[in-house]
Order: sequence, then structure tokens, then C-alpha cells
Amino acid sequence: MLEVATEVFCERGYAGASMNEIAARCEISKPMLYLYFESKEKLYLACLTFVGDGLIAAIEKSVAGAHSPTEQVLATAAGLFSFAEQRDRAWWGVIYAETMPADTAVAEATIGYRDRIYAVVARAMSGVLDDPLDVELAAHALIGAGESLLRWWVDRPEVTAAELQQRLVGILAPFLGRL
Amino acid sequence: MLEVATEVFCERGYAGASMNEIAARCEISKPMLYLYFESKEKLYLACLTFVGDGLIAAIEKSVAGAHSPTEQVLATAAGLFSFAEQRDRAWWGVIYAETMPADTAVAEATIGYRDRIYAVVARAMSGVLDDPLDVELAAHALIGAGESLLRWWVDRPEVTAAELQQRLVGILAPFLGRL
DNA sequence: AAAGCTCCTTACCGATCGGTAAGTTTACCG
DNA sequence: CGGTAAACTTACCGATCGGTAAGGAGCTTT
Repeated sequence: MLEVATEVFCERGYAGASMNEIAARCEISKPMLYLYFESKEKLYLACLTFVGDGLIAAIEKSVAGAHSPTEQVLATAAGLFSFAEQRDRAWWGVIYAETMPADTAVAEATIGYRDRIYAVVARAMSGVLDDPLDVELAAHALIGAGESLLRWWVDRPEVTAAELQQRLVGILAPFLGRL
Repeated sequence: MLEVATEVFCERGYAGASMNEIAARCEISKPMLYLYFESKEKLYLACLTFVGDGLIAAIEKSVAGAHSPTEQVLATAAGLFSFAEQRDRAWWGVIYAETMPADTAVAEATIGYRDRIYAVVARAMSGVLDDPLDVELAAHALIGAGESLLRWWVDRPEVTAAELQQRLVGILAPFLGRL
């Protein structure tokens, strides 16, 4: 049920998703949906924590065993990919969707999850770069790259998480040699 | 007028933006808006070509003088930054917004612009990587990084385009030495 | 002055939105 | 069986959406 709602929110965005459609795709009636989640905002929040907690757990678990900054960045990607692989490749969108009503609990919560992911990446980057603004910049660029890779990956079902990770390492190999 | 509409679409997304709000912020009445742009979709298309044509022109102009793949990637970023600087830093969102109604002329047109940008980046990457899937992957990652940098830049008005470009080159310098 | 024309607004249309009241089915207990 | 409480649906609410009809203002022409 949360899974269906998450799908719809990812497809249409917050404003574009309708409770009617979500209820229909859950094969229940709208009042039932409102029985479990009392409003659209609460439903989105539920989807957000559902996806966000899982994603952050996957990333932090994956990055826990990494020591060098390089390993940490690659482990972050690996955690992201494995979460997306075993859950749904499009679900990250519920955290990184950009058009939710400002000044709501929803906006606040998404920022919270983004900050936690940012913290992981920024910590890794601060082991490589000195200037704090450079760290910020590089961390945001890396996260954006990850976002974009996931978006691309959604349309490439034949590529597995392992293959994606392997290609990523292969592409970065000539660079990583420098570190 | 196109500028105001573009702002609103970037802030709220396609579904979230209302013609009422756009008209109000243009300080005209809604029927006037419909006189010039006959529907919401047409208005969005107008914003899209308005931003898209300018952005692609800026990128292609900037990348024209670059020869090595490395220079081409950096020139793409420079073109992007200079366009964003002299127009509006948030406007790229009208091309990379992800929640527009599927199977419409709008969706088709955004894909067209994304493809043109992708072509520039992919061409540069194909000078560095051999495997075509690696090229795809790297190009999408780079574009995502650029998107994310722009999003970050919106909230850092004190950073100029020149400084951003300089920092980017500085961060990439140790890597670029390998190429 | 009256007619005509352009420009623009108020006021409305049906559809759909988020959300709910009230009633109907189902199932269980005596 | 009868009664009752939970589970669920139909049908609706006001608000807002994209989009439009109808009718002023202001200006020129005759």
C-alpha cells in the first residue's frame, strides 16, 4: 500500500498525484485510504520515511566498512544501488522530488533525509578536499550524479546493480589511481 | 512575461503551477494570458523553447572552441554557468523537471532538449571511454552533477559563475592530470 | 454624438481536487 | 435466528483547477 503510493508519487510528483488514483491503484476506496493515512501530506510523509529510512540504512551499512575517502564514495554508490535494486529503482525520487509545497512538514522532512545523505558524502569528500566550499560543491555534484544514474538506470532494466557498480569503478579507475 | 511564467513553473513544477498565479504575478488577468498562449501546455512549451534554445546556444558556443574531451566537458559546464548567470540560475529546471504529463507535446519537447545536451556531453565522453554503455552512464552522471550544482548554486548567490568554474577546475585538476 | 473596434476584466463553466458524512455490507456472537 | 460492531462504499462537500463567454472602458472614425 505504501509501495503503491510511493510509485504514484514518484510518477506524478506531489502535486500531480491524486488520492483518487492512489486509492484506485491500491484497489481500495478513498475513505479507506484516509482511514490509514489521514491526509495527503501524512501519506507522503509515510512514504518518505518508508523509503528514506531504508535508503539511509542501506547507505550507512554499506559505507561502514569503507575507510579511505575513495572507498567511502564507492560504498555510498553501492549502498544506493543495492537498495534501489532490491526495492524499486524509482523510489529515490520521493526524497529528491523538488516541487513540494514550501513551508510544510513534508518539505522539512525531505530536507532532513537529504541532509543525512549529504553528510555521508561530504564527510568522505572532506578527506580529499580542503576548502569547505569545495567540499560542498563536490558533494552536491556527486549526489546529483547518483540521482541521474538512478534515473537512467530505471530505463535499463537489463543492467544489474553489480554491473552498474562494476562499470562505475571501471570508469573511475584511472582517476582513483591518483588518490 | 515568459520569464515570470518560467519562474513559476520552476518553483512549483508543471502540475503545481496554476495559470491563476502566473497571470497574477504577470499583473495581467487570466484571459490576457490565454490570449497570448492559448493553453497551459502551450505556455509551458513557450517557456521551454525560450530557456532551451538559449541554454543550448550558450553551451554549443562555449564548447565550440574546445578540442580535447576534457576541455569539452569543462566548456559545457562553463556554458551552462554563464547562461544561468546572465539569465536565471533556476531556469534550467524547466528542462529537467521530471513530472510532466506523459505522452504530451511537452514531454516530447523536454526530451528533445535533454537529448541535445546529452549529445554534447556524450560526444565528449566518447573521446575518453570506449564501451558505449560506459559513455552513456558517464554522460548521464555528468549531466546530473551539473543539474545538482545549479540547484546548489541557486542558494549561493555570492558565488559567481567565474568562481564556480574556477573551483570546478581546481577540484578536477588532480584527475584531469591523468588524461 | 453614435457607431465601431481594440483592449481588458468580471464572472462564470464543467471537471477534478482533497476530504468527509452517512449508509450499506459483512461477519461474528448470543 | 436477531443484534451489533466492524469494514467498506456511495455520494457528496467546498475549493480550485484550466479555460471561456459576455460585457464594459477608451479611442478613433464618420
